[in-house]
Amino acid sequence: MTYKNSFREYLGKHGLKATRQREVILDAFLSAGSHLSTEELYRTIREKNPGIGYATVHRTLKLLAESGLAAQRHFGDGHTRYECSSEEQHHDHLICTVCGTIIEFENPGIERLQEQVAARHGFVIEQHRLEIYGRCAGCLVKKEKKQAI
Amino acid sequence: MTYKNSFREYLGKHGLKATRQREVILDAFLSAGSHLSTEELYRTIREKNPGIGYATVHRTLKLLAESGLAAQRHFGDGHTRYECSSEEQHHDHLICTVCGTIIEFENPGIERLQEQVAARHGFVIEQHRLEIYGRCAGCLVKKEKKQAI
DNA sequence: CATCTTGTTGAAAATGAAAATCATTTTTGT
DNA sequence: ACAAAAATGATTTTCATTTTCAACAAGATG
Repeated sequence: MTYKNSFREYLGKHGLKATRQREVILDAFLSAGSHLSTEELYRTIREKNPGIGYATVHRTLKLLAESGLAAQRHFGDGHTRYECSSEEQHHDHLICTVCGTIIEFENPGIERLQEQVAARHGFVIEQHRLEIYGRCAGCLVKKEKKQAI
Repeated sequence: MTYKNSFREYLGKHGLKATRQREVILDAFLSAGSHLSTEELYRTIREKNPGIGYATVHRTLKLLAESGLAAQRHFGDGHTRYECSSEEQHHDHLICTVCGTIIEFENPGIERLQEQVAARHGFVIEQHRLEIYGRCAGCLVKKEKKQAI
C-alpha cells in the first residue's frame, strides 16, 4: 500500500488528481513483471479494463517515472521500458541476446572505477547506464545440446 | 586508402556494387568527426553533393556498420549515431548532458569486473555498453560563473 | 564496344513509437 | 451539489527510420 500512497502524495503535491485509471495502471505496473513497455502494460490492462486508453497508460507511466516510482530504460529494441525503482538503489543489467531475459545486478567496484574515469576527465556524473549483452546460462546449455545432435 | 579497399572488398564479397555515392558517403564519414547521426552526415554531404538522398546515406551507413567499418551507437537523443570502428578496440563513453560533448574512454578494470559479474550469473558476454552521463569540465565552469553573477 | 543482368538510386510514401490535441468526463474543494 | 481544474481516450501529429518503385548505373558477357 506504500506505493499507492506515495503516488497519491506525489499527485497531491503537484496538483494532480488521483483517478481510477491511474490506480488501475499503478496496480498493473506493480504486479506485472519488470522492464515492460507501454504496449505490453497496455495489453495487460486491456484484458480486465477495456476502457483504458493507450494514451492514459503512456501518460501514467511517464508520471510514475517523474514521481520516482518507475524508472525508464532504453534497451536496444526501440521500446521505452519501465521498471519499479522505488527504494532500490541503482543497478545495471545483464541481457540475454537469445531469450531476452534481463538480470539486474549491482557492483560497487564498477561504480567506483566509473567515478575515477569521470574525475580523470573533469566530469561530474549525473547518471550512468551499463548493459552487458550475452548468452545466459540456460541458453548456453541449449546451444551445447544443439551442437551435440 | 585501406578503408576504401576494405569496403570495396566487402561489397564484392556480398554481390554489391561500388557506386559513386557509396564512395562519397564513405569519404564524408571518414573525414567527419565521430558519433554523427544520419541527419548530420546527410547535411554535410549535401553541401558538396546535393544529388545524394537521405535514404542512400542511411542505407550506406547501415552497410558500413554491417561491414564492420562503422559501429552504431544509441545515446539518449533518439538518433542512431555512427562512429568509425575499424581497428580500434572497444571503448565506452562519457557524455555531457549540457553541451553534448562525447568523450571516449577505455578501462580494463571495469571490463574485468564486468566479466566477473557475468561469470557469477553464468553469462558469456558478447558485447556491452557503458555510458556515463554528467557535466563536463567546461560546463561545470560555466555553471559556477552563472551562479557567481 | 554493345548488351544484358542485377543492384542502386532518390523521391516519395509507409511505418511505428511517442507525444500532442481536443471535446467530453471526472475529481476535488467549497 | 457546484464550479473550476485536471484527466480521459480516440484520434492526430510528429519525427526518425525504413520501404517502395520506376529510372538509372555498374559489372559481366558476347
